[in-house]
Amino acid sequence: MQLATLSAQHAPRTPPIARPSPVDSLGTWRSYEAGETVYGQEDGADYWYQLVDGAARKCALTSEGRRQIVDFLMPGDLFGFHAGSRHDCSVECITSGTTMVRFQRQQMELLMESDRHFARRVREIAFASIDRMQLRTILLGRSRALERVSGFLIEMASRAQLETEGLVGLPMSRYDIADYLAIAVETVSRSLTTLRSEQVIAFLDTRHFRIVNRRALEAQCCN
Amino acid sequence: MQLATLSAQHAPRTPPIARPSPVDSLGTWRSYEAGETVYGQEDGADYWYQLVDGAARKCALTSEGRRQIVDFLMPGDLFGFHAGSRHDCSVECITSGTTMVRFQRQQMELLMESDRHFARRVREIAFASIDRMQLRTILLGRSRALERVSGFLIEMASRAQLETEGLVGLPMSRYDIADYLAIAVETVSRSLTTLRSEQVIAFLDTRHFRIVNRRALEAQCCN
DNA sequence: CGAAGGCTTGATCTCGGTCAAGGCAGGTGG
DNA sequence: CCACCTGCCTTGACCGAGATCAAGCCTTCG
Repeated sequence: MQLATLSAQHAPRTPPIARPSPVDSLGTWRSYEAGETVYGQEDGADYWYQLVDGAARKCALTSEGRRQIVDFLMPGDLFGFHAGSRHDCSVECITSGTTMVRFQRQQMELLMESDRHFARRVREIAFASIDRMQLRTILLGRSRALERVSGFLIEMASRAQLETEGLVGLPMSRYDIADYLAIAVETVSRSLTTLRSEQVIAFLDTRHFRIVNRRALEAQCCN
Repeated sequence: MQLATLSAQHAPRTPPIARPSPVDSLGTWRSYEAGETVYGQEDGADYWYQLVDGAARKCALTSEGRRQIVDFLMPGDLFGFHAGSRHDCSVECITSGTTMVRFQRQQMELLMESDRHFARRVREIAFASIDRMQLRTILLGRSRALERVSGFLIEMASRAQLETEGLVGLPMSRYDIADYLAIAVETVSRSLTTLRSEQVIAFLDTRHFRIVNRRALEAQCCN
């Protein structure tokens, strides 16, 4: 299975790292257990990764143990690239069987120097990443918990590889969502309950929901 | 005055866009009044900009008039590049006499294709930008107002072109700071008062401060 | 001189954090 | 098979940090 092909299937979000180019042979595949660490907060940034299947969280730990989830990583997402030589976040897998391809940073840099199509691809990924981070900043800027949760659901719905009939999966726990939105778990739970009781969303089970009234949901997150 | 030279003087933050290369001749210089708009939220992303002197804010407006400041732009900062064809934020100048150089996106893209040193430069800028946005996300993840304000002051101190003896200028108003940190103006003011009365910082006037007790400030923002 | 914008402080109210408890599903061991 | 545990989720009660409302001061500008 080729990386480029695979990436093109999912992931409207981050474009595939490369077309059927030399890249495919450069990556090392690996599968992880739930909770397993891909790299730590202070590790050297010597590799790039692309998440192929499953889900992961990119998180930063503060000195007193609070955890901030900076990003959720979904199939097709490329991550691990930095300006500096060290990571500033750790990455942990959420679902068991999460699969990654790992690329050597040096090889990537060589390839970017020699192959300008590849270089452009990486550039586009980086720009797309910046755009997403800006949206994230705006989401975190919302003061009301309900707005954040609504925005989060919309984001998940747009990123999700659509399952049957608008059903969106939430691979992460409520605790993960809380640390992503920087609010308490209880507040996440309460907000979801509110949205459900107002017929804005419907749950199949705790980890699968459908948007019933998109207009109302967008009105909640108010942009 | 050459762009590269100028950029190298300030701005540890975003590296200069190019060495004394063809780029210098590609840019168009322009100066703005305070409050003047560089581009609007839905404008086409047809140009890149580098802020040469002054300060600006990149902001997003929500439907009910709330404003979220996504980033403050300082001398040396490059902005306006996107994956898509439209901006998602507007940029407004803060200080009168703010000066920008504007580059045509198409020309930049051509240049990146033909000049791989330039391409690498842009890549580094993009990666650095991502790193900064991640730090920003972590800052916005802080729950306490005092933590956010402390983190903001540290960020400003590290970005500031150092004036005499550790004096840091705040070109933006308290309202701007509030919208950047997503808290109320009154809270910003109160937090600053607290920090000042605890001898953590000292103000020369409302727009200039010095860090008196860096250790305490870092303890406040707790990371 | 007055008006306007920016900044600070006080008073009140509210949203969400925190603490506490209980339900539910899955896994393990007797 | 059941008992038990653990992790995850939800709900309730209470309290406090910060939003909101209100007022006053200062500087700047016409």
